[in-house]
Amino acid sequence: MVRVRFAPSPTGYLHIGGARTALFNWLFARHNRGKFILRIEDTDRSRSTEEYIEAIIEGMRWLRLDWDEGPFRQTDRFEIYRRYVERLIAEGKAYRCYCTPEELEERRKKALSEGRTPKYDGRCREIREPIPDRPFAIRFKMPQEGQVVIKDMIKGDVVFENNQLDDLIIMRSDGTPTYNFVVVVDDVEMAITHVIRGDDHLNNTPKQVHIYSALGYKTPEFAHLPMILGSDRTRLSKRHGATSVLAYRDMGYLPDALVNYLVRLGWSYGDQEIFSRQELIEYFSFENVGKSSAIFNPEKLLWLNSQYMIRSDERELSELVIPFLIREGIIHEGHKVDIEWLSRAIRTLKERAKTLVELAKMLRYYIAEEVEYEEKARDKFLTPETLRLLQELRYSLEGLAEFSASAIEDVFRKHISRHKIKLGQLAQPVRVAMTGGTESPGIFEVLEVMGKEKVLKRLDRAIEYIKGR
RNA sequence: GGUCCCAUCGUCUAGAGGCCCAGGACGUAGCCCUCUCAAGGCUAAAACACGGGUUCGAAUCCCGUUGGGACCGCCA
Repeated sequence: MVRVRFAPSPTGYLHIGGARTALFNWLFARHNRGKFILRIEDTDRSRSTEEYIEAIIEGMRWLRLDWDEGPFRQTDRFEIYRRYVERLIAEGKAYRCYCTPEELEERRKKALSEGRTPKYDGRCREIREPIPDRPFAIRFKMPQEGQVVIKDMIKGDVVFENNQLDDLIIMRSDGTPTYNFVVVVDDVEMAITHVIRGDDHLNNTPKQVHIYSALGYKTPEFAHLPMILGSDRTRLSKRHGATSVLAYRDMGYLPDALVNYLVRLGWSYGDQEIFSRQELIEYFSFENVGKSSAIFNPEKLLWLNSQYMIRSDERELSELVIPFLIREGIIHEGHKVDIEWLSRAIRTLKERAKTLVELAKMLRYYIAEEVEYEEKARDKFLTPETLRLLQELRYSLEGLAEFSASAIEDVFRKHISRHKIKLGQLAQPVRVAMTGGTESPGIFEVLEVMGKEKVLKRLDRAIEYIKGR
């Protein structure tokens, strides 16, 4: 049974890189009908916050990456770690270190300034009896001879020389355990079979492998995912723009589009670009995961989002766009929305809007009482020459029994052939009258969606405007 | 600096020794469609980092060089 976990530390929001790690874990679990576990790595109490824990969970929910066990919190499990630490001490595999952080820092600086690699010298290894009344940390005795081979599902075999590894601190002087240790204990306790994480952890892996052996457990399989980089090829971070997953939600992206984008960063399936969740689960495999890092490209994400908008059901989009309509001030909180009508409006717009934010903005002219004319559009199209045209059209439309796009089109066609003009010469002024601007869906559908009453009202207003020019 | 990882169009990638004077997608440019804007269709420019091997044959295997990245905490 495959058991994997996503183990974020709540020292920030769920970001793009973390989300992709979570996603690959989730896909691997679902593909293999295994379990996906969520574990919060909050052993650093000074930097972890409740707010971040909430935000990470919210991000996971939004992306619909559901987990089967957890969220577990390491701060609830300190007793467990203490037991393992004591065992290692009793077995002589760990020892008390009385060096102070200040001393350590000083030695590190000295090593660096002399061009040496900083490494703990192991001086406290030899202390036999505990020194009373002196604070101490616990260090793990790292083997200093031989090598470790990490068999990685993505990178292949990676070899490390043991003499490069330090005796790392597994428990701080305040009694709290550290990352490289708790990770191993938890992965053992939670029976994790595959550790899938960013390749920034690859250098930690040999240390962890030695902890597994010291504890007497078999190592899990490893898969180290290549990093996601910003446009300057450094690790993706705030200065590259939005990196929080929830920021993309707020910018009007669809979670499935983000998931699709993220999965294609490093994974491929022939030439296919767009995948349903079902396909993703079915096709996912580490065989098709690349080894090299990838640059986050917001333009491709935007394109994917527009593709997902086009393919989305209008009723679904209706529900999703409402918060954005409120945020744009187009409707008020608690406003009763006619979903049926909104869906029809969205049908005309969804292939034009790349995000829910854009969709909300485009809906303004359908929903608002009045439109505001864009200056250029108004000056160009609401001219005295069009006055008669608009007046005649207005009366023909008023007489229409069935206010449908095709009936409206018939009316337009009659008018343009009578006046021997091109459709654009009539459509553009009408478009400005209806939307205030020069860009919109097909004019007949716009009128149908808007409804006779609003159409007549807006034509009247345009006519009045021209008269008053 | 040390350790480790990586290297195909600007970007994401296909490529498992001959199917490749390298395919798809985003972006860019042009054309078509057209009531505007999109969407869609067609076309174009655009890459195997470099140098050595191995082989009848290398984008693919090996070595080196160069370049990029990550990590080197009583952070995770």
